[in-house]
Amino acid sequence: MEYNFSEFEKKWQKYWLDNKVFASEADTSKPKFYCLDMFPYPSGAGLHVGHPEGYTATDIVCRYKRAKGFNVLHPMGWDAFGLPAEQYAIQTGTHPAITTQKNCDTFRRQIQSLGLSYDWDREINTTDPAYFKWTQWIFIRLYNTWFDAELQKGRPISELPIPANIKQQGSEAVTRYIESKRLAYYDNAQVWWCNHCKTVCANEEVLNDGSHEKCGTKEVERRFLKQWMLRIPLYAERLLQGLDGLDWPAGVKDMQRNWIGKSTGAEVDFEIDGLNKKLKVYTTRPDTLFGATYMVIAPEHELVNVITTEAQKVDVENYIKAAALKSDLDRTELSKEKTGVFTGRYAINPLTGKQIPIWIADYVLTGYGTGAIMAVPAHDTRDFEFAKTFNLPVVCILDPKEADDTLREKVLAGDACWTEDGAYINSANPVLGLNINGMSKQDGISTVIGWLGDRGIGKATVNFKIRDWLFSRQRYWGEPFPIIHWEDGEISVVEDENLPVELPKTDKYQPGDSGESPLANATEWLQVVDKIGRKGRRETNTMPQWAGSCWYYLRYIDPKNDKEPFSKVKENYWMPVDLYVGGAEHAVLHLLYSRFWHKVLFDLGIVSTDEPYQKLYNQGMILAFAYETAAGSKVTSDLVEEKDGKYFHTQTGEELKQIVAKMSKSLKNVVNPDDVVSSYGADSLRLYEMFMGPLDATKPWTETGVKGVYNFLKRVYYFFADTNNIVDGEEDKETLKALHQTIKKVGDDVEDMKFNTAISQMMIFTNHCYKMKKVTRETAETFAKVIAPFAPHLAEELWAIYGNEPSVSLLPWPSVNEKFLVEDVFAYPVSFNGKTRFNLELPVDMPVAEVEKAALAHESSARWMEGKQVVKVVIVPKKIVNIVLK
RNA sequence: GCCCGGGUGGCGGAAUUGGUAGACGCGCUGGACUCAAAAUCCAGUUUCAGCAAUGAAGUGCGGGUUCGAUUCCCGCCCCGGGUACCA
Repeated sequence: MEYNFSEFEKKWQKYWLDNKVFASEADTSKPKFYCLDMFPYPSGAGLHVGHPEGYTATDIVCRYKRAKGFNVLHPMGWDAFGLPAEQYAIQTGTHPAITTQKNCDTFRRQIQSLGLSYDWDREINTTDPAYFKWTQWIFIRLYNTWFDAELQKGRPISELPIPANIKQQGSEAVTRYIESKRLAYYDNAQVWWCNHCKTVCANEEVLNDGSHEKCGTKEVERRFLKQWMLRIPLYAERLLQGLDGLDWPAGVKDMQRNWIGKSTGAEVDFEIDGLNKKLKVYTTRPDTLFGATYMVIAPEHELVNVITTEAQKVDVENYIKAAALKSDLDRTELSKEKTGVFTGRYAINPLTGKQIPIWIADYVLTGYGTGAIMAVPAHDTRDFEFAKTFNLPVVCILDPKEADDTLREKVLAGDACWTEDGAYINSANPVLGLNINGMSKQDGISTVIGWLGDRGIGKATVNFKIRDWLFSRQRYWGEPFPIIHWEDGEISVVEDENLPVELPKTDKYQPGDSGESPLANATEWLQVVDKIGRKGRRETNTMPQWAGSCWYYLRYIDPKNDKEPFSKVKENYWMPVDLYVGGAEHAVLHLLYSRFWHKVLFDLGIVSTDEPYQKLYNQGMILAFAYETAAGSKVTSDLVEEKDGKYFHTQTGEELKQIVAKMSKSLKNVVNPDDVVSSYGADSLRLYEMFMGPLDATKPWTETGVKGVYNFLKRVYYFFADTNNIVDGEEDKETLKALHQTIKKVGDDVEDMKFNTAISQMMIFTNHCYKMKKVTRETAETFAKVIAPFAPHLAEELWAIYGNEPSVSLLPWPSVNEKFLVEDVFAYPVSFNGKTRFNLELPVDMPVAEVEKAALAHESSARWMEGKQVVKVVIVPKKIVNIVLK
């Protein structure tokens, strides 16, 4: 009676697949549960043990939810556009579609070997023209939508009101106006360019150490190129508000809020001395305007040339040239030293009437606010540093009452910067009738804004950090844009009925250095002529990898529909996604982009929910042990041997330190799921990944840990598959209690995604059964149902051994009978001054007064109370007895 | 710097409306079975002292609240992640 997992696991996987056991259809008579995994990029390396972690968790939830009567949608697919397949094509000439197909096949085989209950009829692939046809279709919807700020809603471009003054200027101006409102637009943009990948990348893909997220090299630089951009900032407020109603990890919500970066403040116009121009700044602290002693504009500010005086021209030009050569990275990383140059001109502080110098400095960013600031050096660290560097005046207007005397004096004298709250000083101008001295910060801000507003030189404003989303790449292996550029300059979208625009056949995948996509070489595909003979050129950029993953959860709902992206009726039934599980690395980008698209589709009436993902859960990373020498150099795992809990180098004998690190080829500590499945079985792999610790924790992989759960599964099999242990008749009372505790604990824990403790409860139950030596058939069958979501192959096998028809996976979850859980006695821990001394078993319904009597009268109490006085006795029924002595 | 997490035995980790710290598993120790080994089963296993009964200490560090703190409050230290001149 061997635990012959390899035999029966294959058998049941085949059974599930052949009988489409987990296929689901929209069925309004049942409650639905849409459970989604972040679909993988099918890399050539195959599945990693990190993948099955999230997949197993969702699989357990899905199997449990089915047993609880839900109609479960649980699909899987491939996010298969992307660079590696294309790099491989450049090196070998193999078409990316072929590589992709092969990788998908590997991934599918590996995933199926884990017994995951996906509905494989819904498998999708972002590179399939039948799929990306609809990605293009959605892009066209974005292109044809504008955002009505008043209604806070996207609307069809045909409904865009054209202002009279624009109309007067003629059709070209109208077109330009419309272009300026579309959610997708084509424009010259200063973009990050990766010399290694030969493509642009989004701001978000450039990490703050200056490396490109995709390839890891630091070969990124700034370039101006014609690019497709999406106006995601228009949805900033909606994206922010929407977070409130979502059941997401607080950290992810914080990161998104941070990324959106809402700030409230005011715009203020400053008169420029000697020019009939105003300089507009954005500030979050208009109440500190009295302390503004100079101004700074970004080197790219549009008024730089106008403002700069003849005398300063050379200096300014040199500075701007130098600033342009610096990447954003240099600008920020070398932030210790502030740089800048005087323009030679002054602005007028509207509250003090004083002339304040206008400087140019690259610590002011062109893309945020108005690209110009009023500097309040006394109360802003950056302004203070700059003022000290260039000897500019510092006027304190907030008396730091909380600071210690030395610091306070320095702040008041302008020798230190104070960024906390304080009491206004020097903040009145009787001539103007403005005085905020003595006011609270809140009143100060609103008073100044009110004053500025009355005079038409300022108003309250909201600003966001989030920028337009760079949405094109100069690569081959991505969705082509359904766009044609005509020779007369017009841009038009491909008609819906002509979608998809497929990728041209080519054998040149190498992108050009100039920012030309490989598609530009596909002459035949490239050239188009319309009905009236006008010549056009197809868009040669392709979409970024985010595109396909922005809406895949919608396609799963109706994956074979060739008339529309999905049926509205089905969408209405299945959406939103009830549980979405994936890695935290997608906390901002994928999840924000996807929410943005979804909101546009919602505004257009294409989807029925405002948000796509109701509950989000991030599984933690699975790491591995690695070894390093005292000097800190890494040693590959094959050169390490263990002796008495210590680790040594097999060749040098040097003692090594065990550390936890990411699995990597270079450390030779990568675990391949295929190996685990063949040595211990899929159920062991599933169970171990769930037993390692909380799902959201990062935790190291250990082989002995796998053996531990493998051992448990063997124990389950040996006991429950041995019909000698399975008897008829009445079940033992303790066993019934243990069983029902287990049903309850496992059910509750699955609902809470606490799989590790659910497994531990099943181990406790199994240990109990070993002690009892036998259980009834009913108990055994019930336990098979309980373990089924975790170890489905084993559960099916046991179910069959008991002579039942498959499948145990389709049976209802056993109900908890509370009557078996009732305790009639409780072992009170009796403590003296908080230290537990002994246990006292008493009936649970014993009145408090009698519990006290019993505790004090107990023989063991005497030695603790000897020579002391009982001050009081604390009794919490069914919890504790604490006797306080003096 | 700022924003999130997190620090519990030799190891992974349990336990928080404040109520027996260390569930469960690994490892280790001992025993049973065996000619022997593997496999399996049984028992023990926070540390220190003790033959033992038992006692003392103990959840990153220092204070505090409480009959009682891993859990709450104040002040620190360390680790992981995110973010960074956003005015």
